[in-house]
Amino acid sequence: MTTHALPQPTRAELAILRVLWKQGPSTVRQVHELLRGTQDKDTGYTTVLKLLQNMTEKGIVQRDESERTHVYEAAISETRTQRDLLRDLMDRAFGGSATSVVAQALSMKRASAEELAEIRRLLDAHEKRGK
Amino acid sequence: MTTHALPQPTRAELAILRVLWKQGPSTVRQVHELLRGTQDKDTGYTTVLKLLQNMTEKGIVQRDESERTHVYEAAISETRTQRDLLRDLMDRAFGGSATSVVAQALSMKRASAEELAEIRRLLDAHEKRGK
DNA sequence: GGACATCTACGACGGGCGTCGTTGACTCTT
DNA sequence: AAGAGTCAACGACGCCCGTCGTAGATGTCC
Repeated sequence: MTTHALPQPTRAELAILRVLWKQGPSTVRQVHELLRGTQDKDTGYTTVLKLLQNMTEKGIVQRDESERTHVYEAAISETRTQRDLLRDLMDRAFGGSATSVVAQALSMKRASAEELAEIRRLLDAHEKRGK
Repeated sequence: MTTHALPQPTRAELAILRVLWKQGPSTVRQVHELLRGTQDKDTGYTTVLKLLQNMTEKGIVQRDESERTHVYEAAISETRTQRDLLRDLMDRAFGGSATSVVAQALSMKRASAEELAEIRRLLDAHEKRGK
């Protein structure tokens, strides 16, 4: 198999990944500035650089160094990462029960009617596919 | 407000909490042994003790020291903890979208027909209540 | 009452994470 | 060509987490 066992992104790394997923390939400076816009926390430039270097080493981002100013790009998909993280939490806190997770997700949000309808649609689609 | 801002349990702490939630008030030894049954990881006795002491300090477990052998009990509810953890992950990885979380939860599990029915039931109940 | 087991308490450490200062290379402007 | 700005690289630090060794107190058994 040997599929993939890329290390889970840490909190700070995930924040950076979210920028890359949204903006596409970016320089350190771009990531740094966009991060400022998103986060309340103020992260230094060199911190972001270091994080991106670490992430490159781990293989969760890819770096283009053809130009002097390097360009970074996410090397793992958002969906896959979400799945891995949710799977992990589900196992650790919900005894592996997807039902419990959904229950909590519903109970927590002032889940808008729109959201509820969307979820129902998902459910239908999923059920049909399964059958 | 001032409700509560108890620190989030760490991974190892959460594993212990799960034992306490399931078994109710327990001694260190009991937790230690039950943990062995659940986990693949082999944790030393003093490690569990230390963890429980830390957790007591943080206020996420409560300790009865009336007897020589202390008895520990979870001080935060399972449901609340699940909610907090899921909320955190939802914000960090799903942009706060409950819908996305549900979508991932569904897509990941070979969600049994039984589970799907249960989820649908939850959805109905939730929708009715909201209306 | 001595030997042994059980339990809590204390302190230490190794690793990882997030943080940043500093340095040296490169580039641009004037 | 000098000075100012930008950038990647490196190393260090403080913190927290999980781990455990060891000590000391308390109980138990012959």
